[in-house]
This record gives sequence, structure tokens and C-alpha cells, in this order.
Amino acid sequence: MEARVAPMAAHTGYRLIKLGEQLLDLAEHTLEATAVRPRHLNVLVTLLEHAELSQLELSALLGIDVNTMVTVIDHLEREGLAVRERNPRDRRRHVVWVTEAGRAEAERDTVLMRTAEAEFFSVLTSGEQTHLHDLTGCLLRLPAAVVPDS
Amino acid sequence: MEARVAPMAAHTGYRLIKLGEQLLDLAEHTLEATAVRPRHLNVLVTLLEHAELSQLELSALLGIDVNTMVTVIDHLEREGLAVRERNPRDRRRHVVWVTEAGRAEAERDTVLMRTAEAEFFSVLTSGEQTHLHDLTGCLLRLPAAVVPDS
DNA sequence: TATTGTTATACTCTATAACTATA
DNA sequence: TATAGTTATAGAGTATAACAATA
Repeated sequence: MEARVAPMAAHTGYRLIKLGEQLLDLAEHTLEATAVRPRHLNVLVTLLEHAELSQLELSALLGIDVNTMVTVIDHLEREGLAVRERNPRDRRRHVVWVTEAGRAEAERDTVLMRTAEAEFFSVLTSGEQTHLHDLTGCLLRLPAAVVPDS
Repeated sequence: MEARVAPMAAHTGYRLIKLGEQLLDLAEHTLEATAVRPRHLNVLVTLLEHAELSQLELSALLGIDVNTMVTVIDHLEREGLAVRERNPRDRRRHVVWVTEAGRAEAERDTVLMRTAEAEFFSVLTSGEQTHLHDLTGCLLRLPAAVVPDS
């Protein structure tokens, strides 16, 4: 008795698309009870690491449309997690920075995400997880310097 | 001079989401000049492998909403790639089957996809590609019997 | 005249529910 | 009464282009 399988699953590319869908669903579900959704957490964490980014730089770095970025930061401001200010040296630009509440939210949510991911990947051994981490980093052309996920 | 990187890239889960997005974009772009889009090819290939599937069974197997499946098969019929027929043993059900033109389309498009994917994964060695194939299969709980992508 | 951010619009995708035909 | 498929509708997400402020 063999279970039916989608033949496209023979393609590694298809597998990665499916995994991406599952992991995005996992992220949405994990953050369900929080004030943010995955996209907002991504922006918060990025702002904590790279201070002084304009919205345009944020958009380029995260691959989020500039248009969408406006509403993401609208939401963060409304929730008191981030603040927009004019850049005094170029008043066309906004500098976005994270409030203390935003930092706390990001730290709490990062723990939630790490726990959920650990569970998701637990079917693999620790060594396999590291290997997957490295292979995906290579495909994304990430510099080796990126802190490993452990 | 180090390039700025999205800090979330430290999470393997985030990496897989990003790769999934890139690979879906790649699939869309690869099939741009054809009569189908990735979802239609997925259905065609599945019907060639598993004859006699109803639309409901197709939906469940591929994770495509029953609702969406209607429009996908509408498109395949309009393009002359598949045909819907009533199942004589249960006239509520449709049996969907692929025409000769549909088979040719699927075979041509599968070659296009394999070529595009080979290019995408070419930054990895052959052994690394196989390892990635196996790791993703494990995470998706695929039976080991699935034909490898080589 | 070009750039940053915002707003408006339309287009796609998806999700819910109502509807039909069959069982 | 339940099920397979279809259609209608509304909601979210995204993409394009116009717009305001500033350089």
C-alpha cells in the first residue's frame, strides 16, 4: 500500500517551494497571538541590527515592495513598536527606529520562532540541520559570516 | 566592506521561505512563453502519473483549493490540454484526463523546468544537490521511493 | 529634474458560502 | 441528507501609476 505522491516532488525546486509554504504558514501561526505578523518581525529585527535605515533601503534589503513597506511601518507605529522621523540631513527620507516595546516584542517573538522552527526541523539530526543551513545559505549567496541558526 | 544582510537569514526557516519564493519566480519565468503556468503543469504531470483522479482527489494531493482547481482545469480544457468527463459510475464526479497535446506540452515544459533548475542549483556540487534533495524529502515526509531529481 | 515617501487604483489570489446535480 | 463540482462574492495582497515634499 503506497501513498500517492505529487510527481513534481521529484524536483528539488518543487520541494523547496512546498517547504517555503509550510514554513510561512508555521510563522503566521506561531505569531498568531502577538501584535505582529512575520513581515513586521522581519522589519523589527532588521532595524535592531541596522540602525538608521531609510524605508527604501529596508525595502531593498528585505525584498519587500516600497509600497507594502509603508503599511508595515504604519502598523509598527500604531502598535508603538517603531517610530518614523524625518532625516534632518535629507528631509525627504524617513529614519525608522525601534522603541523599547518594539525591542521587547522582537526578542519575545524571536524565541517563539526559534522554538517552532526547532520543532519543525527536529526530524533531522543536528548535523543534517547544519548541513541544510549551509546549503541554503550557499544557494542564497549569503556571506559565510552570517551567524548560524543554532 | 561587508554587504548588509537581512538578520532573519540566520534562521534556516527564513532561508527556505526565500528560496521557495525565488524558485516559484523562476518557474513562472521559465514557463512564460508556454500555454501553462506552474500550477497547470503540476496538474498535467500529476494526471499523467495517476490516471482517473477526480478533481477532489487532485486538490487534496496537490494542496490546491478545490475552488482554484476548477479554474485550473477550465484553463487546461480551453487550451486543449485536458478533458473533463463524467464518471459513469458516479455521475457527480469528473474524471480528468490529458490529451495528446497535453502530454506533449507537459514533456516540453518539464525539460524547460529541469534545465532552469539545473542552472539554479549549479552553485552546489552534484553531491550537495543530492544531499539537499534527500534532506528536503525527509522534511516533507516523502517516501524514499520518489524518483530522485537527476 | 530627480528622489523619497504616500496615496489611489486596479488586478490577482484566495476563502466562504450559496447553488446544481447527483447519490 | 450528503457529496462533487460550480459559481458568486468579498477580502487580502500586490503592482502601477499619480502625487506631494524635498533635494
